[in-house]
Amino acid sequence: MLDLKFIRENTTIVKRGIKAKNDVDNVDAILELDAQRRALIGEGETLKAKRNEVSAKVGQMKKAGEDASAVIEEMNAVKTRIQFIDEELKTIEEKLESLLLTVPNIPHPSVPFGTTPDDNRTVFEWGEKAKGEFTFKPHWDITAKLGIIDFERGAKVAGAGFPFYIGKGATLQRALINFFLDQAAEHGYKELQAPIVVNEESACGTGQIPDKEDLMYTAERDKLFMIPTAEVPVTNFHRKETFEEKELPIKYAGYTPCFRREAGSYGKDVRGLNRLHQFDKVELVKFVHPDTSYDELELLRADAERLLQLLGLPYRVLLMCTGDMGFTQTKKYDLEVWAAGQQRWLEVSSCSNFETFQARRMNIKFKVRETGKPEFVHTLNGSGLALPRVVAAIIEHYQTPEGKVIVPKVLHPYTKFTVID
RNA sequence: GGAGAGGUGGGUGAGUGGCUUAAACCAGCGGUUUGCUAAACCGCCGUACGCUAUAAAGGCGUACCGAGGGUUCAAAUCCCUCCCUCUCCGCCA
Repeated sequence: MLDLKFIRENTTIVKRGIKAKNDVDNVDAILELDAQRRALIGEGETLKAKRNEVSAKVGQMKKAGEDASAVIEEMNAVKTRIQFIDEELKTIEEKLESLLLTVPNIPHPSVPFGTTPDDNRTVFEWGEKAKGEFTFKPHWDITAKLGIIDFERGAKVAGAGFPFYIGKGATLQRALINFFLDQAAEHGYKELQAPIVVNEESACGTGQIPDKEDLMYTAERDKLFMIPTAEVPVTNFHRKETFEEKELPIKYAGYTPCFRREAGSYGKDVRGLNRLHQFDKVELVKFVHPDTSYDELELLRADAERLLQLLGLPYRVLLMCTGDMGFTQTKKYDLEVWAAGQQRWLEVSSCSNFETFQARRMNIKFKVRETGKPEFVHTLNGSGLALPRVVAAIIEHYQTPEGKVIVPKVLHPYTKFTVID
């Protein structure tokens, strides 16, 4: 969320940002409630100051053996008024809080203005799309023939979008996870194994609730949410904590399964591995100094890109426009890998800067070295990478005319085999 | 899941209704002394919000002793609910 004071003092900027993101503008209502709130605080605190003063006097009088009943009587009226004000204030602050949660993060000036995915800007392309003297098949044909992924049995056991990975298919998954984690460790990310369920406060901290509850599976009885991404537990790892400035930047890599309900999706978008309810992902998370967060975003993007380069998979990088980048980000890159069999781009990573938006909700700060005063950190995260679509791209890119799949060289130490057949 | 004991500032830890402005010590920061280090001594040493003021600072007030309610003129202190930690029991990969 944004700082109320910031909204108060930079109303124009905030309103412009909301418009650019195509979100609902509640700023006027917020400012109105803020004015009411401050008036009540003023009156309430004056009365409380009086109460404190008189109460001290009552203590002295009683000790001196004097009769304090007149003063106590007078304070009863004050007490009633204070109770009334506190209740009013509570109502207003609840309203204010829920409205503040509807204000999106303000896009960075370097982000192109736009309303649809067509307005996203392709900023980089790498690699050559696979070519050959045969027709490249989509991965679901190949995995079926090789028997390495079983969607039907997955549907029987859990539901659509919960596949089984079998034999070399399962090993390939494990190889990719280890490869991604090793690469992250090599570039300074500390590995974190996180809970795959979180409580309400954590889900709110990273912005999944309120508003996006439908994204997540819940464990109703224990009020837990299945995580849609490791971003949630890993970022909340440091909720309500204050770092020393010299500790920054702090970098984590976490592998977890991710669970997404994906309500309402259909068609070819969800075919095969393109969209699953459960999938594996290595997530990269950073806590950084505000001065460096946009440099750190570029580094994060490079860390994610390197993985695709090492795997030899052609990809492109999109800078998301204001309207297509989501509620909590100020700037976001998407990495899309080329799926040779489907002849389309598949998103495999999303690298974002949240500035103080998440840090404020979670109260994550650092102490400024010179002054010793706490300030909010900037948080960033990016997939490094999401597995299913990478698997899809590997299978489609490295398929042979006979329907086998050549394993990329960097994975050989992990798979211990070079061909899937 | 059951029984018991706990949760106080960065840390240790005192405080069972008003004399608390949360003691004391440690750590940290600044200073004095000193050839250096150390010691000693002195001072500072939380966060949020509101009002006020400014070039920057500051000043006044309110709240915060695990969280949320309640009792009271007045709550770290009494009552209720919840969370967490520790010990023991049960269950368990």
